[in-house]
Amino acid sequence: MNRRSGKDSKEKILDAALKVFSEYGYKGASIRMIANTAQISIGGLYLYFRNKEDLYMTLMKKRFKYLVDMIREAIQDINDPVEAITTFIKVHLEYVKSHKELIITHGREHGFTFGIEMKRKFFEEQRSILEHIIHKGIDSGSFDQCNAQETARIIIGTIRGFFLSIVVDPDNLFSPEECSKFILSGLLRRGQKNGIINN
Amino acid sequence: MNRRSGKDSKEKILDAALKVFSEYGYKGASIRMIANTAQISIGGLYLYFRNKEDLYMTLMKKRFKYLVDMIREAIQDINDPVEAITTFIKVHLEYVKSHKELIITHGREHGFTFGIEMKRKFFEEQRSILEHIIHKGIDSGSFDQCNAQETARIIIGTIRGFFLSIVVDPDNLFSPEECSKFILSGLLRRGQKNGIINN
Amino acid sequence: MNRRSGKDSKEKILDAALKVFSEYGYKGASIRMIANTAQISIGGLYLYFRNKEDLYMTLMKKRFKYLVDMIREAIQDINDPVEAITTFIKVHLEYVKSHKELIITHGREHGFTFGIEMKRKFFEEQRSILEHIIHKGIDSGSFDQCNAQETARIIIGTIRGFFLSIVVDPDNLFSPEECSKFILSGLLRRGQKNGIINN
Amino acid sequence: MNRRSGKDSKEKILDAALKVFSEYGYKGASIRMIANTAQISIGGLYLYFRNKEDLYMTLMKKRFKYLVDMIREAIQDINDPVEAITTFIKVHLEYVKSHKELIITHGREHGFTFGIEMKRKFFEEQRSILEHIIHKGIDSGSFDQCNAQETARIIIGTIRGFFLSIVVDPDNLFSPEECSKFILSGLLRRGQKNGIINN
DNA sequence: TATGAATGAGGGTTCATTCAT
DNA sequence: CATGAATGAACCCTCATTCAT
Repeated sequence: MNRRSGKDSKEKILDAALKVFSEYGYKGASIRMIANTAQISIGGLYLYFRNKEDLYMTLMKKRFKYLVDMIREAIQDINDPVEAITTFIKVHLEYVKSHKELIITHGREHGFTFGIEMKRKFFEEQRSILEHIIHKGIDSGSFDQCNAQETARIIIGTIRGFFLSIVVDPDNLFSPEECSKFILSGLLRRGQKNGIINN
Repeated sequence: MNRRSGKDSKEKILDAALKVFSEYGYKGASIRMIANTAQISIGGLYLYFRNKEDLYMTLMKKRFKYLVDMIREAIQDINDPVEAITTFIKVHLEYVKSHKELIITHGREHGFTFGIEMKRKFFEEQRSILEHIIHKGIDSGSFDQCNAQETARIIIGTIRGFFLSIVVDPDNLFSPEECSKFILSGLLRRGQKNGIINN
Repeated sequence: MNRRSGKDSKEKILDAALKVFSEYGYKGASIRMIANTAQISIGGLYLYFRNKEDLYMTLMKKRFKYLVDMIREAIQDINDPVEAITTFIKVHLEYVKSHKELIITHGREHGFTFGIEMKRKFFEEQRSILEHIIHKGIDSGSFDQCNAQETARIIIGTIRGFFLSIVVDPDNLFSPEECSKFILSGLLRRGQKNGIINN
Repeated sequence: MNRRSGKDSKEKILDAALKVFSEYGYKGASIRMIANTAQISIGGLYLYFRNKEDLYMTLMKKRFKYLVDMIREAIQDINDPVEAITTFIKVHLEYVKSHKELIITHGREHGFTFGIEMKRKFFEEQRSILEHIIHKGIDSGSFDQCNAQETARIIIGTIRGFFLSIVVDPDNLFSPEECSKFILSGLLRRGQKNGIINN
């Protein structure tokens, strides 16, 4: 019997779950696989999670929270909105590069209703952070006047396109820098654009 | 016993498969569900497809071909590159709206190795069509000088972002028109886009 | 693949289920055991029964119906109420002797709520048959005036005692004849009793 | 850590086991439930009982002994055999009413071989007490001459019928008084029972 | 061609039991 | 004495696939 603290076991299981769910999707991943990967027994896994869905939800919540925290922390001391947006994008892209697919996994399966509330909350937070930056950019004169909400949606959509490209067609990825530039080109005031686009 | 010609049965099965796979994903869909939907026996289904994977692959191939054909047909008589791009985008978005997640389903599950060759072929074709338009746009002077390949990748990425947004967060979708405008704003020559990007 | 008609398989499974449930109780019996006993695969069993509970319920319904039918048939041409009661008791005791425990199994497990409706229906039918006989006996003057309902309950209770004794303590069984005599001694009019009790 | 003397813990576990086994049956009760109910850890429970079966057996032994002791105590000072029988029945019925189905649980499950020796011993004691009363009744002239052993079996059978009725069909119970009367009607001498049975 | 009964590996989950602490 | 994390066999059930008809 391999003794660990409860915290350690839970952590190990979540790590394993991340790996296995990422590789095989929700339905494709089996509890046995996750338990094996976590080097714990099947029964042991159920000490920490009520069932497969609970494990998955806990994992997603944790990943979402981690990403949101990372974003908040990364931009908290940045005053320049251009830099803030760039950072916002960079953190997302870096995150998705290291955890490839989990976010996307979450979109499909279960006929779309699985964990919808949690997702909604995450997206709202993500969008609200972004809108806040855009408003600041408009107020400070860095960005053109625009509908902040619609703009936030487009930016997030573009980031999602990068996500999906990584998952689906990683051989034909455009660079993160290009992605940032592309997004900023629609935001910056005419005067400022030259410096960014024509680097 | 409902006799049909071989062609009819195969067609019916593929239609059913499209419906069921779209709704439940690859793992979530069962052969029984598909057979029932197609009003054929389980054994009957296996007369036309070696196994589940074969059915899925055949379906995807067909759908990809359908989309590519639709695109080719839609733009074949269009000479204006701007209109061609707009159409290219519109066809994609319309397609994804009616078949929501097949594309994404295809990205996930099976550890990403499932049907990779077929996918690669589709993306290549998709990109080559787009690059062709862009080249024509540059040659005709409608578009700025740019790396057509990289640009095509970005555009497809943006379309993918729209795809993913539909699936994952349909309550916060930006409009297709905005999507087109957003994409075109990076392509059009200064004069044509109200000086938004003046590099 | 061992081909049988659907009817045969279902019958075979029910026979096996009777055996296994009787021997191990509801919880103690496993689907595997039943499938093995029925010489069918596990999946095969599920072609005929939605789940374990369905199998159990179907079995119980069938056994109850079988017993009620047997009783009705056995007494339908009997006009003498004394003989009818004796037959009623005899059929019950013979039934329980050949199918020992199923009836009792049904009493426990699941916190008492399992299949309660079906049981109630059976008991009601059983009691109503008995009350009918008693009424006829009173009307014809064979039995003493008595509360037919209460008397039916007592008689059924006594039969149940025999049931339980078979299951729980088969080494110390009283004879079925004694059981009949015991029951009848409370029903017969004084004048008739001597012949029965002092044989 | 709730320290208790060894005696206390064992007692508490047995109390919990009685409750849980009564409610869910042997298979339906889990060690965890019992441990929780007893407010002891699972490991703690295993300090006092080798395994589930041991716990169950110990419990049954205890309950059987408790019932036998109760009966002995209740009738020890009673000289009138009629009253003794009435008390014998009353104590049984009261006991079964508060511990509903433990007795029956014990009959079912494990293919009837579970704890057979213990059961035999209990039934023998139960019967011997009853036979003793009957013999005294016959000797004192209160009861008719009869086969005391067979009569004891029938009486116990009738009590069992009451037991089973409580468990299986509590809505249609005959009254305990009726039960006593019914049993006594077969025992009492002509003169005492209003001439109901005049053999 | 077409059927659908049959198979059995594998899915998620439970639970009696052990043992390091 | 006491704890509870850990184990793994066994549970019920599903489903891709086969094959006698």
